[in-house]
Amino acid sequence: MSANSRLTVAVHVLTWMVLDRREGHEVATSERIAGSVNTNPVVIRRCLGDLRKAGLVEARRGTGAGWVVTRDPESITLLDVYEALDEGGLFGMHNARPNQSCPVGFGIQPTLRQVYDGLEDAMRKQLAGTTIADVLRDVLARQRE
Amino acid sequence: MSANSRLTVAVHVLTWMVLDRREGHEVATSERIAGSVNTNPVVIRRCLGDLRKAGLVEARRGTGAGWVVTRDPESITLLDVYEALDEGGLFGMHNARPNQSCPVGFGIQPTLRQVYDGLEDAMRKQLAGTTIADVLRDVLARQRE
DNA sequence: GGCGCTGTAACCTTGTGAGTTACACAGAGG
DNA sequence: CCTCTGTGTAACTCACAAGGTTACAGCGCC
Repeated sequence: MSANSRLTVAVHVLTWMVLDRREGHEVATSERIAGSVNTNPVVIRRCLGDLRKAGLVEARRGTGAGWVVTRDPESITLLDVYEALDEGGLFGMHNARPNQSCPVGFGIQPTLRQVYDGLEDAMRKQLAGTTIADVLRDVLARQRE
Repeated sequence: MSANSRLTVAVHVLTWMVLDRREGHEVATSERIAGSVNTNPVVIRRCLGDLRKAGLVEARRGTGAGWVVTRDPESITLLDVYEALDEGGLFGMHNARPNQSCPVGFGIQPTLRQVYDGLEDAMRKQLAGTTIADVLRDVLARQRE
């Protein structure tokens, strides 16, 4: 379970919902989504809960309940999705505080913080360049391969 | 244990070794390094083992044993360090294979693979822009703050 | 051979994601 | 007002990986 599949699942979910909507379904249920992702509906609901907090989807309750995407898929970037999940940063600092009486131990964390911030920035710019609509287009194009 | 501190530790180790060398010490022992990182010597040896496989450091044995950095710190980029650790990718795919009879389930993985490769690339370019010498310079500059 | 440190194996602990079960809650429709 | 469907969440288990620790064999200079 080393690598995080949460972004993968979230993008899968949104892409699926957009396609499902396009095929005429009013709402998507966590159970049907789970059928495509191949996992448990609760895992999907947890994911959708994060996306809802970020305003990307909405839940309807009562009869005919389910989920809808609230924004134009052209306007949802993978950065929006990434931020909705609030993952911890890519790289972490030391577990134990390094020796503060050693010059390196004292200065290394602020220095690396700066480096890691630059990395996150580069990654965000890259993520911002792809939208859910792009992903859906690409996914559908692969059907013919 | 969410975030990986392995890159942080590896950079700390190399930076410390360069400074230690500059202060006149022939070799560095895992125990002394562990004193700065504030962890167990075995953890440091494991880290140094990875760096050795990548040719960044060398171990000497017998009396006066220890470790030396084999390359000019100006020539060691953080990308070299990152690659020495061979981490898994930043984001993982689904744990269970998505439903292949669903268009999204079928096409999503190759699509995301391409997106994630782009991310890794951006991150690598960023990492390649900083050297151990840069880090040491920055670390020492922070002593006066 | 003694000594100091490397190089690893083996083990424990802990944090976390994923999967699962269970159930209270919402709300449309009869 | 009762039923039915699906949300929203808590609680639990399982698997895994990193970090920490102990232990010990190996190496090579003295």
